[in-house]
Amino acid sequence: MVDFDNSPDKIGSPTASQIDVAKLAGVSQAAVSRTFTPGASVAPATRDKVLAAAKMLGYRPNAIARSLITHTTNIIGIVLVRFSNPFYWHVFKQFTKKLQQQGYWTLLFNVAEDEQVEETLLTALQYQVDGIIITSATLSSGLVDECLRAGTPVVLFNRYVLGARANAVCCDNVAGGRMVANALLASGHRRLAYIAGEEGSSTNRDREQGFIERLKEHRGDSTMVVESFEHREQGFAERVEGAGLEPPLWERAGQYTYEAGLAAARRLLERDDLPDAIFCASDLIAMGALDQARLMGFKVPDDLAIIGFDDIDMTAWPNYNLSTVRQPVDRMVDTTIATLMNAIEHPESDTVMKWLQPTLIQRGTTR
Amino acid sequence: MVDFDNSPDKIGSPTASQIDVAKLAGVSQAAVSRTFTPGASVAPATRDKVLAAAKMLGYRPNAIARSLITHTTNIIGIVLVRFSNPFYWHVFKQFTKKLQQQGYWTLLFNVAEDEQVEETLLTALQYQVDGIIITSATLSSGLVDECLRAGTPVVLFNRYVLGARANAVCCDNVAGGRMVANALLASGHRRLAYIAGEEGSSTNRDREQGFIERLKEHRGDSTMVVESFEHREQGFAERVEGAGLEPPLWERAGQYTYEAGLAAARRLLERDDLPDAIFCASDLIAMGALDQARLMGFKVPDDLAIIGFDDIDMTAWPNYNLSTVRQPVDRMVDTTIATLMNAIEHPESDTVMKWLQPTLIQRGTTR
DNA sequence: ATGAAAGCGCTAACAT
DNA sequence: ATGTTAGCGCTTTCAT
Repeated sequence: MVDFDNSPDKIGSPTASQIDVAKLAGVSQAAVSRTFTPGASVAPATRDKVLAAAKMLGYRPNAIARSLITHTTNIIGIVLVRFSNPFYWHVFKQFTKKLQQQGYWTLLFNVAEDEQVEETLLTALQYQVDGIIITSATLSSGLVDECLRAGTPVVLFNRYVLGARANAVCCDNVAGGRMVANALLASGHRRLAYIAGEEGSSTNRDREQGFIERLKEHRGDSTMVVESFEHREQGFAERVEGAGLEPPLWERAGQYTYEAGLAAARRLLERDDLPDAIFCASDLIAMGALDQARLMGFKVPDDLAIIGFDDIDMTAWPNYNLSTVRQPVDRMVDTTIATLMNAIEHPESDTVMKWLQPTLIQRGTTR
Repeated sequence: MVDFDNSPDKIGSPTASQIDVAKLAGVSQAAVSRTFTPGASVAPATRDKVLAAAKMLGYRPNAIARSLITHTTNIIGIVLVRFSNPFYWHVFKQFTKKLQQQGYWTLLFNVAEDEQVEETLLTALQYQVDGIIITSATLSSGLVDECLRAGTPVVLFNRYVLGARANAVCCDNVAGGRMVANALLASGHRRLAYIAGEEGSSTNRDREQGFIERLKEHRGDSTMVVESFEHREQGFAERVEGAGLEPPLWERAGQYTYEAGLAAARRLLERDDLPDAIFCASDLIAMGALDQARLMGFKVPDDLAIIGFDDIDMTAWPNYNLSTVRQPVDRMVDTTIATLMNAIEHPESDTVMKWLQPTLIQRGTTR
């Protein structure tokens, strides 16, 4: 039996190591290592010999072995939960693109249920990722501790855990909900409705809360109206015309999907006490609601205003031209990455939670 | 100065190793390894001691170190090129989901240009991924060789390289183009048009080729009509009514986007010699074309038929209800993974190229 | 069943 | 600038 390892066949065979290259080049293994380490000091002559030998053998550095010793992988784990929402398609694209620009690769964990987050996260830790970004899922404080202990920084994207030492970057969904309420009230709507997405999600909860809270203030039956200066300013003008505003109708989509929006809107629009404006927890739901309204013969925005949340690409399509609340995606992504990088470089730095302000985009489905 | 490594503070500190666990449990390091290796022989008593110690220290196996020695990472690299097309959102979701079910994680490489594929692929190889899936990009035969040499199997998704030893799983795009031609001809359209996507892409080229080839056969001015039995059968009937069929109009969208479809359709519909049917290289282009046609007052499908390609979710929305050609995504994904797994398990197996058949989906934009 | 020992491919002192 | 040496954390013989 021939020992191929030492035969000429070795050239071009799989997995040449630094030792093989060193032998062929007639240098030490360390010299090979230095040649492939940016900034290390190697004489040009040695360097050339090494590169020539490496090329002959088809040598490529083994990132795994390097990681074992440097304790850094240049890999960021991204946990994506139930990614049906096209909003996250764009988010994900941005994350991978910008991480790569900074020399990081993305190990993706596609999680179907919140319950799987724990197991998934532990796997990510085992792979020694340099950091973890979690979208659309919260963390138990036990898990947060586990990450802290492992020394792997985590940033939550569009979720937050109050009281835990978990970094978070979010759109200010409460503010977004308030904006919608303000806009609809300002254009004279009085019979409002809300279509909820996933009820457990904090995005849904916060959007709804901001919306309803602002309506309550408007009715003047809440003490919140004097809680802050800006609220008070608006409060005076609106309390006058606030009479007769009922609590909003409420309907459940259950998921952030077009189909769910279609169905929820139908239930809403078959009622006797019809709304004159609908705020939907996401754009996809809103597009379903819009199509349903048209199907049922409603004139939008004259009979019925519809407004979404996210500002995904499709909202600008002429057929929809949907009014919505724009999440500052690019800034959210940049901030998330910056927060993560900072936590990687300064492990002892404090927990950071940031809420970025959304923008109201008035298009053709509100007046 | 206190040596924290040997102090009680070690408990709960980052990165306990098997040695730490072994010391605490009073066993050998190998025993710890065995405890965490499924199927290894450990006495229940030892096992319990180890698990208790591991729990105290917060020990987690280091997947990187394990990979170094087992030569397998359980990671599949996915190269995604220009992923603007929502079709690939679904594809990607399916890939990650099904790979995870088989115990594999996904390392994502987001590539903007074909030119970056080489560099990216070499990076993937350095990370010792067990296999690579490449979507929407071809490989030079040099790159194919590089992968073969590294012993890392590669499967192309919806691309193929003839003559190279590269596995590929594709939708039969040529057949899809033919289906569209057949359907439009059968419903009496005679002034056809094609809107191209990315002209360099093989998907675009193949769809266009199948479409045009079939039209040529119909006109009876091609010898291809007698090349196969089925063509001949159809040929007789159609040659009779084939007279007067002009070569299709041609317009360029340039990208697989809605906006590009909108613009391309406008150019097409401002011509004097209007088409009565448009085949678009992708659904997103077709949706743009459809909206443009409506904007310009065309009745679809009466004045103008429109048909897309892919069958993305949105095509079924009532507002679009777009006729299209369905790529068998799930089967394509399954086949790709099966091909990859086979190549991983049997490194010497032959190169495989598979074309899966698409299905014509007639909805409301064709008659 | 368990421990001792070798080594995966590499980096990083430490000498020289 | 270069070689020597000692590991990184783990799996896997090989003894016992």
